[in-house]
Amino acid sequence: MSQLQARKLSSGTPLVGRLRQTATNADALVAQILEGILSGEIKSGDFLGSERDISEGFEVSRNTAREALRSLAALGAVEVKVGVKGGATIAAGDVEAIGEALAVQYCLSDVPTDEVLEIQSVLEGLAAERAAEHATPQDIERLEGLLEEAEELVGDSTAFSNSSLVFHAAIADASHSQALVMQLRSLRYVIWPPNSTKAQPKVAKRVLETHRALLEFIKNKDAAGAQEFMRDHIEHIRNVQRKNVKNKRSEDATYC
Amino acid sequence: MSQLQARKLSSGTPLVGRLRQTATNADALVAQILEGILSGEIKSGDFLGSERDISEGFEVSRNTAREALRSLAALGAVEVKVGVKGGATIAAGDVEAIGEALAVQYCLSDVPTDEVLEIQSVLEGLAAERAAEHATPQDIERLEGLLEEAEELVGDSTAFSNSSLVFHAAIADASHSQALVMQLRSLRYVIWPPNSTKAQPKVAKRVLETHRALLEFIKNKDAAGAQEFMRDHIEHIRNVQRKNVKNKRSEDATYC
DNA sequence: GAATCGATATAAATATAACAAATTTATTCA
DNA sequence: TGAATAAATTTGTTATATTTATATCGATTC
Repeated sequence: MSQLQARKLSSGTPLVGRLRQTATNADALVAQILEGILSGEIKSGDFLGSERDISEGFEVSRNTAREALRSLAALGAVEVKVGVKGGATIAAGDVEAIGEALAVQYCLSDVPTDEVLEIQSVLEGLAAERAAEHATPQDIERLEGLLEEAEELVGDSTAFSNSSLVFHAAIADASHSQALVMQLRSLRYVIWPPNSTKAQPKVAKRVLETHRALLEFIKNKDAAGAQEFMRDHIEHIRNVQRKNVKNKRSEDATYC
Repeated sequence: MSQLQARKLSSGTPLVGRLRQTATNADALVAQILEGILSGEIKSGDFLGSERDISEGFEVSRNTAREALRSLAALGAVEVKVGVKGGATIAAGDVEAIGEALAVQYCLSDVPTDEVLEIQSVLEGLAAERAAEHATPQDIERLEGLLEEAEELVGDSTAFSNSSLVFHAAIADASHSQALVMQLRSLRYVIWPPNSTKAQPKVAKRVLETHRALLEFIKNKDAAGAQEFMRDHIEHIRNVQRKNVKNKRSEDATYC
């Protein structure tokens, strides 16, 4: 299947599947393509055609087709190229892209940070466990490099915080589980929002020690130990966070 | 902040934050509003104005403003109403909405089902644990009702499969953790795609027994037991799935 | 006085047209 | 052969008009 089959959208011809009752033509088009992706009918790399092709195929204006494509692009479902041989193709999955979308939802939903940290705890624990089992020498090398780098940054709280973030992400990478990387990526923005307050040097030193100990577990291939240690690490963060919320001060964050 | 502050987008006036170098005006507008949401500057319920307001405020055409709004709507960030007092408002977070977006990414990324089931295992385990601790009498009642309902459906594999899906979701609900509900919702489509093959009656009966036992743990407020039992439940599914993949047959699924 | 019906204004949804900008392909000339 | 150029295609953007959906206000009716 390399060319999307068009179906008339007007009221006369009922949609075959009609799973969703959409208000607008553009939404119907989006729903139809998403359905195709979720059912496996449409795969990454399939060419949808140019805006004109789509608008003619579905018998809508180019404007409506454009809006549908923008919606799909926002979801990371299609990629659009301009020029000759341009047009819309079904995108390859982007593990990074979806994180922001989920982060927005978390922001708007007022999900308690405590709940997120609880999930973070089990998922990062799993990541540490798998990292201990599957980390390659290159992974270890990278993690060691990040710790050395972090050592230099103890004074610069912003830089240290970012570095810690990368360290945690690197452990997820070392687990060699795409699903874990994706899931943790989606939580990242919630815990470490761009403008959160940063750790003080004293705290930074303790965090650095913790990360060092964690890496030792992974180097020793002690999966159970790595998991437990990581969980404790996150639970500690969670407790501090809880205390901060209780005292109604959001400064003095000890993330990472 | 109830009215979005417009910033000129043309090349002459640089964006203040300019975190993202966006190709199109519509993307710039989207990025700016998302940034506002992530930074807490814009909150749920804030009114962005009508399409015309936005197009004039940002000095773009109404069409471009529309495209930006459609992108934001696709992410579940805004809601658009027509008519008098219509226009775009920042949406309340929708725990349901984001699931599909993540599911699409999982589909397009070819993330191994085994990896997803591993995550499912720890998250559903956590959900069962929290459900055992926090389930209300109403939650229990609902779960019991679902099991009774499922009993009638052992013969109808499709209906039974759907019912099982709802049972698992209901346990997540009973955990009273929005974050868990959201995260599990995002995995749902991956494990139970709409057109997956369904459990045979014999398997369905065994699944039903398992669910009954699980509910007992929850009713007895045995958190640790519920967690372990749920993990085993998912791990069992995972093993069957693994065996099926090995034998290259995707029918005979024993999900739920 | 309250409820219903209708006119009106607002705003999105859609369609069409036109032009600009980008990008690939084909052509031409050195 | 190879580089510059022209042409064709397709998105990006704007403009305008028409249709449809919704709320508000007022008049009519019970």
